[in-house]
Amino acid sequence: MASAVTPRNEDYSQWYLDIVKNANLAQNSAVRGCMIIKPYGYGIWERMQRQLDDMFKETGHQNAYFPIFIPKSFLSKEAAHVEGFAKECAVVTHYRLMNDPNGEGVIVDPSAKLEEELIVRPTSETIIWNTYRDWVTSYRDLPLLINQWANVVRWEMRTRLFLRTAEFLWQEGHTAHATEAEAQEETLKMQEVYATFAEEFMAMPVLRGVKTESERFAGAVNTYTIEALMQDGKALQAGTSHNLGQNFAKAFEVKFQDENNKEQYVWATSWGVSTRLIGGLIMTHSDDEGLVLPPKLAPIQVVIIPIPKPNEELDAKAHEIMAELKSRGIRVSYDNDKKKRPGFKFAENELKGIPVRLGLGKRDLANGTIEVARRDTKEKASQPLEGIVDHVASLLEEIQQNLFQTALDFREEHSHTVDTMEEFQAILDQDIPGFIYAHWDGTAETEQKIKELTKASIRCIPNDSVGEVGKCILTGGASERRVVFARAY
RNA sequence: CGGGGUAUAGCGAAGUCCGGUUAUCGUGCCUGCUUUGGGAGCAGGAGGCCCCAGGUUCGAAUCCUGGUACCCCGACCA
Repeated sequence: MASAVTPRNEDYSQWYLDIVKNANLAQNSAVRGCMIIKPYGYGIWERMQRQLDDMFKETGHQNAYFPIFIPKSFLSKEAAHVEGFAKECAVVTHYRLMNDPNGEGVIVDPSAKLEEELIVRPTSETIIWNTYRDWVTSYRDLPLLINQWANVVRWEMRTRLFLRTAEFLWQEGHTAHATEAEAQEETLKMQEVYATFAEEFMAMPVLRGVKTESERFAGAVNTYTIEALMQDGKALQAGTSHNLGQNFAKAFEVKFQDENNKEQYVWATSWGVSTRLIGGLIMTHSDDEGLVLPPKLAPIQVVIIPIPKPNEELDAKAHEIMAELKSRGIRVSYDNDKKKRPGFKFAENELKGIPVRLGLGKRDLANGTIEVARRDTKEKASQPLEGIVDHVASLLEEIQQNLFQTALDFREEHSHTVDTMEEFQAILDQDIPGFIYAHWDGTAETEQKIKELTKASIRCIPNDSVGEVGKCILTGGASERRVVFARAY
């Protein structure tokens, strides 16, 4: 049933598709560019959601929900915003169907044309700021800290499961503040929440940085990003946090009276991560045997396999171990399928990325042992049943740590510092190019030119970058610090 | 939107150039028996609008015309 995946070094894109398909994460749908997230894939998303939601709550945010439809006129109120999204919007023009008078099937009822067409949200800034106008009148109403979990639609030309789809699931935070400084603080705070989530839960190291003007969110003053490096040496923008300044407040007339009875526009932020994170998770840890999941996000952390097949004795012991593991909060399942052989189950559970496998056979019952196999290193060892729960609990932590460390080492190995275009190109010509730290003269023209020449873009200007005077690799113009280039998803 | 390609069983393919019995193979699926500490073996079985519409022909998966969908490469993007 579970067929092997294409090796990574043979065809990385195909490997990715094989993982998504064979690990039962998602599939293409009847609707072009839209994906069906299958239960196992959705289980990972649910764990991400739960954790992020807790982190949002801890930082003072509340959830709310705004409509999927946005009046067309709203979108055009912020000039940069409409320019950024206009080319990829789905538009609702009618509200009724009718039977086709000269044939079978149904047609759009031409008499049911909407007076004002509705846009399917590509993001919700406009409808939210149109609402915030009514919610905010006094400095006492601020800050307004709202998040929503939703789907959005961006009509993409070329799609890839999880990484880029026409419809995707995400969360979008939208906050309003009394001062510029507060908005900036919020923007950075949420970038750090995302970075913490990526590193501690996804075990995916990220660079924290700010986008250049041309890579900025449409309508933002500044866009902060977390950038991860995938196994094929391409960068993935994994989350963004925007300081929107007063752009949307002005466009939607969102004003408040301050303590001095003076009327002011509010300061705004927005921030989001999406199901794209699942793509990042796959491309950070998985191998040629299949998916590799960090224990903190794995829907199932431990699987117990009876060897060679279930029987009363093995079932009883397995249930005893399961109960103990569960009482420690470990998510465990028992693979008691009688039709499949152990070897098949091993391969199948590896494909699904389950972090720890426990093999329990008659030999083990006799010896008071159990076979413990870890997914990340594929090591297996016989362990005494006595104290197995403690052993598994600490092994899960160790795996979580190891995945992060391995990914971090990989990123360090594939981060380069160069000073000339020749060196720059040489790095990009490698099989696994990675991040390139180089000087840039700060102009959009140079950035564009480099992108055209090399297909590498500026991923970010790292938050922690130290000032270092240098010369732009393309123009030789003055530069005050290195920026990070990479080919990107 | 430009350039190229593909469409046959759940999935992957052969057959199409050169029209001709009942459309073939692998895999998966169902049943039974034997197996079982790393993806089992044998036997039997089910499963098809050969993308859609029209045309040529005694006869079309195959030839012709028109459509649709999907994939790859560019431009655009979380």
